[in-house]
Parts: sequence; structure tokens; C-alpha cells
Amino acid sequence: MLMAPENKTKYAILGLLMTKPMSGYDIKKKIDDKLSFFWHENYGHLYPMLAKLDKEKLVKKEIVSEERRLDRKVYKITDKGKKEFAKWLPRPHEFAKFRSELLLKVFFGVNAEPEITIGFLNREKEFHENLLETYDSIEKEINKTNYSKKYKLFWLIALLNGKFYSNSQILWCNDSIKKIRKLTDADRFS
Amino acid sequence: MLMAPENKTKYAILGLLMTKPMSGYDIKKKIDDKLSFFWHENYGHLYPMLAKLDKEKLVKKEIVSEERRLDRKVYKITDKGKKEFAKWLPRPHEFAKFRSELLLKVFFGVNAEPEITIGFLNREKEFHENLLETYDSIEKEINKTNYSKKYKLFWLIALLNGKFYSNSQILWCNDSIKKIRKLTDADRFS
DNA sequence: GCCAACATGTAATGAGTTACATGATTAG
DNA sequence: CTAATCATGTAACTCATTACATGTTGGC
Repeated sequence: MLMAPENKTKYAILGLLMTKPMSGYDIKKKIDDKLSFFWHENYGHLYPMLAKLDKEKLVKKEIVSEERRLDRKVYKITDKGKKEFAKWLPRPHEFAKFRSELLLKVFFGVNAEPEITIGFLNREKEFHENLLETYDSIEKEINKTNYSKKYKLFWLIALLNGKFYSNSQILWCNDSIKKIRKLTDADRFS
Repeated sequence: MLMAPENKTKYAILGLLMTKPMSGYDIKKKIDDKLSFFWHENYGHLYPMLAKLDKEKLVKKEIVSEERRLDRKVYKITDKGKKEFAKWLPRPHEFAKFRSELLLKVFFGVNAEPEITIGFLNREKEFHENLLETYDSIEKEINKTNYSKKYKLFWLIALLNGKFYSNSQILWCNDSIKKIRKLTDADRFS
């Protein structure tokens, strides 16, 4: 038997539908707005998955017609879907398998001019500085919403993960640039 | 034209072959030993890719027979391969697209008992504590080798990325557990 | 009139994992 | 003798991305 790796998209969808019924478009938007710092989906995966979940009776499709608006396909989680989600939620998470092109280039940096690697590090640093700004604005937004205390806390905790991460990466970039400069300076005067 | 996302495995292989010719088995081992904290490959992807690179003349396959040893297929990077690698190396890196099942479960933690989420956080913390131990032993190993100063530095920098990351994740886990406990305590006495 | 946002999907392709398949050599 | 390590691969499959395809609604 071929054991497929678990389809996480399924649970991302079911989890979001736990709050309220949504269309594929709504789900995509919610992920981009709220979860983008640790999750992403694209339509080419999302729409076929919704159709599959509907077929499996984990969600129920309903066509919603509203005035001055295109017909939307709104998906509601079923009892079966809720059970499936509740079964997944307490299961231990898989540890993230990390693959970083930056670190590959850094590791192979021995084959390039040091300034090339320093350039990557500055690029990465800037990327995380921008992220930190985004995190701050999302944090303010979380506080403004009127979700429950509990909902806000878990959202905040997930967000803070990104903040801790970006901060650590900025420190690492600075530290690494310093180390490379020290090496090249030593080379120059030897 | 369908633009395929860049095949990074290709460059991981070419980069490793820059140091010396190796077999598929050697490459897998080197990745597991040295790069596992930011890169991974499996045979099912690696062997077909080596065959492809050979067909594209980026590497040259040679059968090496040694006494008391099975015949090995050793791959050597060609001039064309070196050029291809040199073209990739200075190109700006793609920012890592991050997908974390842990954060998905944390975000949806609002639907579970707080102790479930705290369990995940403790599990993640332990994972990173173990990683930190591994990093320390690799760091000692790096210092013991007689690679060039430059080679060691870039290896160390890549390794330190993991250290910075794991440290930040441990802090985040502790912080998050504290926040969740504070919420549940407040609930209990209200 | 035009652009952004709303709205839904399919086709083609490539990336990556797991299971299957086989066998030699070496250290305990 | 037996387990770990050496050694190479294929088949089946799922996951995920990108490009293609189409059309509406609302604000400036």
C-alpha cells in the first residue's frame, strides 16, 4: 500500500469552514490575509479540493444568489467534516521539512565572491524587516476585531511565531555579514 | 510557455560535485550529514536527476571498480556543469515559502482544549532542543576538519542559521505556553 | 473607459515521496 | 549468523504550481 503524505490543504479548508461557510474565493482571501505568514494555497489546488471534499460529503456546496453579485458557490462544513477535522486537530504535528535556497547558496558561497553572499544576506534581512512591519499591522488588526479572547490569542500566537522567526533571521544576517567581512579583511592584510 | 519552478536539486548536486566527484550514494550521505538542517533529498529523486544531468552533459558518469567494493557510478561535474552552476550561484535566491502544520494546528487551537496546543508546543520545543545539540556537535566537527578557512566559515554560517532559528522557536514556545496558561487561569477564576 | 476586485475553474507540468526491488560487504 | 552499511534504481502516486480560460461588478 502506498501511503500518501497527508493532505494538509484539506484541514486548512475544514478549519476555516469551522467558523463560517465560505466560497473558494473567500477561503483563498482569508488565507492570504490571515495565514499567509505560515500557509498558502492557490486556486489550482483549492477549487479541485473543494469539489473533492464535497464529493466526500465533508462539506456541502450551496449556490448562493444575491442581488448585484455573481452567483457564489458557498461551502458549509458537514457533521462528517467536523468529525474529520476533530480527528486531525489533536494528532501530533509533522515537523516542518525545511528547504532553503538561500542556505544552499550560502553553503556554496565558498565558490563565489564574498560580496555575492553578503548581497543575499542583505536581501534576506530586508525581506524580514518588511515582514516585521506587516506583522505589526496584523497585530493591531487582531486587537481591533471582536473575535473571542481565545480566538484572538491563538491567532496572535501563530503570528508571533513569524515575529520571533524574522527577528532571529535579522540577527543571523547581521552576524553572518560581520563574520564574512572579518574573513575578507584578514585575507587582505595577510 | 509553461515556466516550471526551478529545480533546486540540480544545483545542490552540481554544488556538491564542485568539491569532488561522487556517486549518488555519496551525495545522499553528504546531504544527510552536512546539509540536513536546511536541505534533503531522497533516492527516488536523486538517481533519476543524476541520469538527467548526465544526459544533459552537465555531469559525466564513470564506472569505478575497486577491489573489495561494489562497482560505483561516480559523477564528475563537466565544464558545462560548472558554467551552469556559476550562472545560478549569484542569482538572487527565492524567498522560502513556508508551510507549517504546527502553526495551522495552533491557529485552529481555538477549537480544541488548550492542553492540546500546549502539548504541540512542548513537542516542538523538545524537537528544537535536540536540534541544538546536533548543531553543537556539527560545529565541533567543522572546526576539526581541514577544509579552508573560507569553506569552514560558509558551512558554519549556514549551520548557525539553524541555531538562531531553533533558539527563536524555543523562546516562542515558552512565550506561547505562558500566554495560553494565563488565558485559561483567567477563565477559571472569572 | 479602464482597472481592481470579485468569481470559478481546467490542463499541463513538474516536484517530491514512498514503496518496491535487489544484492554485496563488513563488523560484531 | 545477523545487522548495518554500501549501492542503485523503478513504479506508482500525490502534491502543488503556472498558464490558460472566461466573465461580472463597482469605483474613479
